[in-house]
Amino acid sequence: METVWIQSLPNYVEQTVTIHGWVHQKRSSGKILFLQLRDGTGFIQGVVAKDEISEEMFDVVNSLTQETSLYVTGVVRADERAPSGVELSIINVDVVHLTHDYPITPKAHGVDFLMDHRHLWIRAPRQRAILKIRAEIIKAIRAFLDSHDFTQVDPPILTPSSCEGTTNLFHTKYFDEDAYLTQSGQLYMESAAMALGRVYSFGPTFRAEKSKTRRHLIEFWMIEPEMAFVTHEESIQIQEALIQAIVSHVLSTCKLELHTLGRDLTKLQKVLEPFARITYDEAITFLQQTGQEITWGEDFGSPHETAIAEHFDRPVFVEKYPASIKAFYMKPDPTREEVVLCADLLAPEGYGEIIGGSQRIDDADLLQERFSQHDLSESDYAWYLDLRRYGSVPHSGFGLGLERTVAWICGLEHVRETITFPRLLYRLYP
RNA sequence: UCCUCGAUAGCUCAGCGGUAGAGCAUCCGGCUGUUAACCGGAGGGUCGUAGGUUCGAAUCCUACUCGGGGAGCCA
Repeated sequence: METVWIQSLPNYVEQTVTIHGWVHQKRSSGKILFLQLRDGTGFIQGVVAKDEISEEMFDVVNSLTQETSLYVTGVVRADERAPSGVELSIINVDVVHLTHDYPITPKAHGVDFLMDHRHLWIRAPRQRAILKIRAEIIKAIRAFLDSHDFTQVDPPILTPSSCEGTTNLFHTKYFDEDAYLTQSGQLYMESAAMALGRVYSFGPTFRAEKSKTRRHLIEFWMIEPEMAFVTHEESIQIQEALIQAIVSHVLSTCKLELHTLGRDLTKLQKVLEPFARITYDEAITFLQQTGQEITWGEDFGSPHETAIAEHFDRPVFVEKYPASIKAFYMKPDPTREEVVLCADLLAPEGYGEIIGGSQRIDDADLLQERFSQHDLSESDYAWYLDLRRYGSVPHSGFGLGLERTVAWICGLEHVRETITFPRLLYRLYP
């Protein structure tokens, strides 16, 4: 008997096949039973009618419980009533493990309960769809970068000090020295770009901030491309192409999953180049005109970002922030020294900043000046300064937040569902 | 750290000063097309913890614990 994946069952109509999987749900109507079966690749309904099967086998099926693991053999039938177009007329069931009292019932549950059972929650159709889309997003990112002459480079996770010196880092010991979990691999990636031209890192990032919002995780994944001989403007064009490639890949490969999530596809179909652009100056004027209290020189808060993003139906770049509110390594605009060549990409529908990028300072003297302005120890950054002393070139890079991107594309309320086991404020279990 | 909301059955919640409730889940019975199936019945509780007010507290007050949403910070 051929064992097949549920997702390929439409190709086996009127054939007898075996599925290895679990009982997602059971419904009984007396002399006819319906099993919702899953195997990781999809869902299918199995049907057993009392007058079409032995009494013994009918009783076996009747005794099955939610999340029991089993081997099911049956005939694939085309049926208009089935969401996937096919059903399985069950011939035989071999129970692998009978489950008792599965905690997550088909009714409503609260977030805390579900998070405590995250190891089981991920079996749910909605969670499966999200994790599947996350994987396709990752695939699209890699495919895009790998085919655009980028080389993947892995920066360290244990670092001697802060990268940007702003947020709180997780502290640990490195034998007798102090060490911190990485907050960004960017500085290392700048070094790698001078060695390999165009590089990207793809790994976890840690922020010991007591952030407790739908947009924050303590541990999250970031893609950080860094490109030698690439200007701010060229970097923005690469970012646009990357985001568009991600969205179109998901639209073409994850139709069922997006449907499971109830995502409005028309919103995603609008994600086409060129994206909207607005300068920091224009954004300030816009916010002031819409009655928000903000003055030039202040950074945007979340409500400001949302107001800007909601003004556009596609992602929007906010460019050229004041140098005083941005990281020390950003290159000043040559035509206007008080702003830097940077851009944040705000996702539509209030999902916030998904990319932060800039052209980096390539002049050793200016960088040293920034070290003292930001009270950074020059000895800690000696190696970083070296990059400006030996064949310095104009270069740019950006960081793409994976979970925020997944939340936006999936249309989720919260980033905690975009990763298998989210690390949240006060939650380290399971 | 601050603001705000919450904690009652396995789960989701109602009850807001006078004998602890419902739906779902579980168990028993019924139903040949169910899609969070439906119908009938049964079992199931230290009302987050500790104090206080009161004849009487799940209900009012105080503190603490745990959690949700948000601010700041950022992806």
